[in-house]
Amino acid sequence: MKVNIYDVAKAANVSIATVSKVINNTGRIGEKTRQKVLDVINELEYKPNLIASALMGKNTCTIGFILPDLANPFFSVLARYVEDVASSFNYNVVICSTDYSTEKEEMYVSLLMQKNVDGFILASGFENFDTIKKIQESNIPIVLVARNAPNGDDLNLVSISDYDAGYNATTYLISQGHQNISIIARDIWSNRERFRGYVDAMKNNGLIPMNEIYYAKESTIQAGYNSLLQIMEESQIKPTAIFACNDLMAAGAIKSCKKLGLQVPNDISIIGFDNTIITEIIEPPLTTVAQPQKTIAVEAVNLLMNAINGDTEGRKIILDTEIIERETVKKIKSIEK
Amino acid sequence: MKVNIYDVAKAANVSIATVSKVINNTGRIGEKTRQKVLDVINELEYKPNLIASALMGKNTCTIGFILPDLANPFFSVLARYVEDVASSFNYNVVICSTDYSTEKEEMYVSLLMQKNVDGFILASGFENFDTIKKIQESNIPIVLVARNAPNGDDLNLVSISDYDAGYNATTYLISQGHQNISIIARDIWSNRERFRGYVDAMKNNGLIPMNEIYYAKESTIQAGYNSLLQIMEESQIKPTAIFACNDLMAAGAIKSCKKLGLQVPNDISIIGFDNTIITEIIEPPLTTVAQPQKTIAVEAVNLLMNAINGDTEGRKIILDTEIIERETVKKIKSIEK
DNA sequence: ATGAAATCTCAAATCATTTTGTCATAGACA
DNA sequence: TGTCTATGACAAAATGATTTGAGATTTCAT
Repeated sequence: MKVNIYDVAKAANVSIATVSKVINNTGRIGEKTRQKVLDVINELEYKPNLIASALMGKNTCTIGFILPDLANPFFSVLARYVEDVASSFNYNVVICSTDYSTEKEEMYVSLLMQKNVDGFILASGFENFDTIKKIQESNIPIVLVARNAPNGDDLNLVSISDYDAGYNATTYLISQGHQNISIIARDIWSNRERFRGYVDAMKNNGLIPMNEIYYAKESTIQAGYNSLLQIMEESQIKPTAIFACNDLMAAGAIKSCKKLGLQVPNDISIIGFDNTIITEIIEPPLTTVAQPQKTIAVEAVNLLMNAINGDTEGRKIILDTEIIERETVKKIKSIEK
Repeated sequence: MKVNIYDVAKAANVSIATVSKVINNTGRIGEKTRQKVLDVINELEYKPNLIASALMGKNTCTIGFILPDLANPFFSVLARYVEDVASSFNYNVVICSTDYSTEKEEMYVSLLMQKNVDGFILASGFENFDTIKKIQESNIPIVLVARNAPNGDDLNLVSISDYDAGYNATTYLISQGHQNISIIARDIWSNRERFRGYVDAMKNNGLIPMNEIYYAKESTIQAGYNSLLQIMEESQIKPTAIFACNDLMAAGAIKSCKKLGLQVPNDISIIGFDNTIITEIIEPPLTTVAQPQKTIAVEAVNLLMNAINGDTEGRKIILDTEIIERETVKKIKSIEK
């Protein structure tokens, strides 16, 4: 049925070793045999079986991309970029959504390791570091994305500084005259860091952080909606500005503002995070903290390819974020000290 | 380094054949040896190399999902569902975005075939049917999604009836009193069908289709934006309603309405397609034609799994769409006949 | 105790490739 | 003409699993 290297060898009157060599451009091959083999390959439309080739220790030309949720616009466009860059290296990417579940992380990693993927891009939480360790022990290259390395490990990493981004977003709100600022965050690494930045920015400006709670249970519109409701209910002093740790939650917050009869940005300002497509669609257009998604993808895949090709040095690339001013944050005069 | 079946066999004092049997639960194995082998497997943390196993003709437990654009919310959530269902069968999915390019389609399919994927879910255009034929010739199962089969082929298929959906959407607008209805579509299969439905619905109601042009060059917000501008510029009689063939384009159309000073739905009504997250976020909330994404994913993967397990019959599953009424379509009294 | 039958285990072949060390051929030179 | 050296091609081993037919062991009845 399917033509294999033996068929080619037979048709070209050479041995399979010779065929293998012309395919891989290795060793010494006479020009005439080389040409003959190539002709036969074309004629028979021979395509090497990559499974067999992988079994011999060659690359599978497949990487695993483990992320929290492909349905989240931030990750889906990131995935698209990753896919494009990987494809330019002739690589495929298998995408796995974990919902931040450590069990799923473990299970997907384990399965992909059995399938001999050449490397991993990890954008999920991986609070259980054992899973990462297991990959490292097998000497499979890793690039961490949108997450920081816990220790001074030799891990590759491409990320923003979530702490700085949180600090800057908060400082920005303060610079617009806001003093009562609340945060909608979730108990995951990136949000914790942004939260830290928020707290420090508040304190450094002589303000007290309004909450210390991770209101959001998920990174969804619904979670943002609920969180804002809860904040408004629980707070003695009502916030004039909300820092939502992603655009989805910001959208939810805006929704519940509407429900509460609060006008954005006149009654309450909101800043999001990620600069997803949502920001352009929502009304009013959402001010947000932009991550350089394309650059993240490019750097991550490049790092991974280098690692796959033997570069063992762990590199950390920290990229800058940028506040994109749209229409959900209003400059106010502070009313009370 | 890595422990293989020989290591297990040696440690358990049995042959590799025995080990293989206990792993796969085939043949007859004595309970005592069986237990001993299992113990050793646990102790050594042995995981079978799926590459080797695939080389022997076993499944790779990987499917290829070829779609137009992972960054498009419709496809990213579809992909997420597909991934989840596939994962419940212990399958991974490698996702490939084609941008409707037949070259990319061909290239991805070819590459994945070399990697022995067990099956394909095809949601891209595949205007060049040769690519699909090539897969069929290799007896690799296929499920077509969001696309119809051209001939009475024995292909598996899960889809909506785009013609009916287009017909119904248009009829709905007409039922709301609209007579001057324009369509924003793109020259791809699904949109052509919806366009056909639009044309027939207009004619059957004694109305004349306002345009016969595929205004949109892409399925993006920008394309929707441009299309509406163009429609308004070119039309003698201005439409009171727009049927946009996806939510993204509908969002773009709404955007340009705002720019033109047109109020939605008071000055102009808009209906979208897909019922993506966009519909909830945009202001006003978008009336749209909903596709049962989750069901599509479930049925598609199930069909594929059946096919992988030997069911050769080509089944066609056509699912119903539903018009979700939100706030972008206004009931009007027809002013002129 | 012996034979047949049932149960279990194993050696060897197979899958499609890569790779290494060996061998054959051709050309160059004496 | 005979020897030496490149050059290029090949045979065989290896990768890590599955599978089959044959052989070994146990069980049971006679």
